[in-house]
Amino acid sequence: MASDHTRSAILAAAERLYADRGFGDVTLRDIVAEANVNLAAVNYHFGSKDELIAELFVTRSLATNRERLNELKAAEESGGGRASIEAIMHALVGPTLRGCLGPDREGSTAARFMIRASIESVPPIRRIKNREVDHLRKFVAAMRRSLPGRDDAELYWGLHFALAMSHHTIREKERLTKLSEGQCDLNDVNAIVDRVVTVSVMALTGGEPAKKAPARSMAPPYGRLTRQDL
Amino acid sequence: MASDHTRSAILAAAERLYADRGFGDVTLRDIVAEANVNLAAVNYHFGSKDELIAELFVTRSLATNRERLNELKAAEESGGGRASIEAIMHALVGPTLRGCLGPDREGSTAARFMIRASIESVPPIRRIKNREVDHLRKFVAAMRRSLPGRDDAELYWGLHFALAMSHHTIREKERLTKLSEGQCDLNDVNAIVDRVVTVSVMALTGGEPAKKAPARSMAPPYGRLTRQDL
DNA sequence: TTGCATTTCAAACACTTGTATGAAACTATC
DNA sequence: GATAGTTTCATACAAGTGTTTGAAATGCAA
Repeated sequence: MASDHTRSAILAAAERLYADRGFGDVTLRDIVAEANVNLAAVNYHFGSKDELIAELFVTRSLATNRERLNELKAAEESGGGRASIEAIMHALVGPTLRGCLGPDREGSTAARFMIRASIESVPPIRRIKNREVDHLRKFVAAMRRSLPGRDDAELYWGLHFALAMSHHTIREKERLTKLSEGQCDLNDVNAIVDRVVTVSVMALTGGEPAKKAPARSMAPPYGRLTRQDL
Repeated sequence: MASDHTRSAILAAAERLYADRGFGDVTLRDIVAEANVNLAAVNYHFGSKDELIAELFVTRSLATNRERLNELKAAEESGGGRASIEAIMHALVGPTLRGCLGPDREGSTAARFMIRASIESVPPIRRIKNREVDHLRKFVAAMRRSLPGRDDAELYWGLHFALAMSHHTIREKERLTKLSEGQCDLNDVNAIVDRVVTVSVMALTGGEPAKKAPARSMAPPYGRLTRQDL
């Protein structure tokens, strides 16, 4: 087992390069050069390039999902088993938005990597994303408890739109800044979260003002993953 | 000039293959095999692979943008120079959604190609998308006329969210179907357009019901483009 | 130390990719 | 029908890719 030095060096270098230059532009040779390890080390430790990418993405996804569920759980507990729809939406979009737009993380490799993953959508990542359904179902369940009697389809649409606004903001933040000539402040993450939550709640309820809900978190270091982790 | 047979065969074959299998999976050799032309024909007629992709995307984009502006113009004229915000949003998201989700176009190559372009985001396409700002500004201008006195940033956010919901629905339609186990009907395009318009308008105005606005169109055939067309 | 498993390394492999070349085939004009 | 311009074609090129190999180095237990 040794010290895992090589393994972690590869992960760190790969995440940094992918974050900076995108998946299409970075080769294994770039990665091993950055990590100061041998080319064969990638295949030795990860099996293949795709599995390396998958591990990077799974690690970061798990962290986000964990944050989401923690925030959801906290909201449900403090609400006696039933969270407000605002709090649920906040738990859904908050972690992702904070992770990718947050000021403290502006230079964060993890954040920029996740943005890349969202923009470029390379095969191994797409495969993983397709397994995220189970995770989202937990939010649908919470929404059902929060808005009983509502048609399920409406809940799905609300969830879908919330993710739409959240992901599109991350993905197109540069373009929105350019289009608005800086008038849309992409640095005030809390304001963005509130905005997305407000619109999502309106989409679900047909138009009441939204409240607020707190939350915070940190990016975890890499650990070893078992396959099929997500 | 001859008959352009080879040129159009390449365009058609390329669009079909890209639509079916994505940009990452399709090589020039695949394309020329499908088109029954020689490998060198691509570089002869288009200069490079990227320029071929760009031409495909520009053609389809121009068509959509034209539809959007037509619908916007019609709405403004029938409103005496000032269209309702519902009509503006409808003009913005209607053509794209109809183009990519429409039932008559379900099997349409053009539609599937545009979905791919939205999902995979390959460099030549990204370059083109970055020039779309001018086009969107026309919608911002219309929105400003429709909602005078409103902060510009609010208008940009509203436009941004409208595009977010529209694009995300196209991009993730399979996932939404799967997540909702078919309860969200992705075949009823008009209902989807109305839904997106309604939420967009709520995002902009803070919650009034939305009206409707008509529109329709067809996919144009390919013509020769001058460079820098979009 | 000896022996065994893990890890590193340089080198090569096998393959695919987009692009370039130069001759051949074709087309239209005189 | 000869000529010039355009288009097609088979083929080769050059470069880059992820992956494999087998030996060398290293770490660890007895």
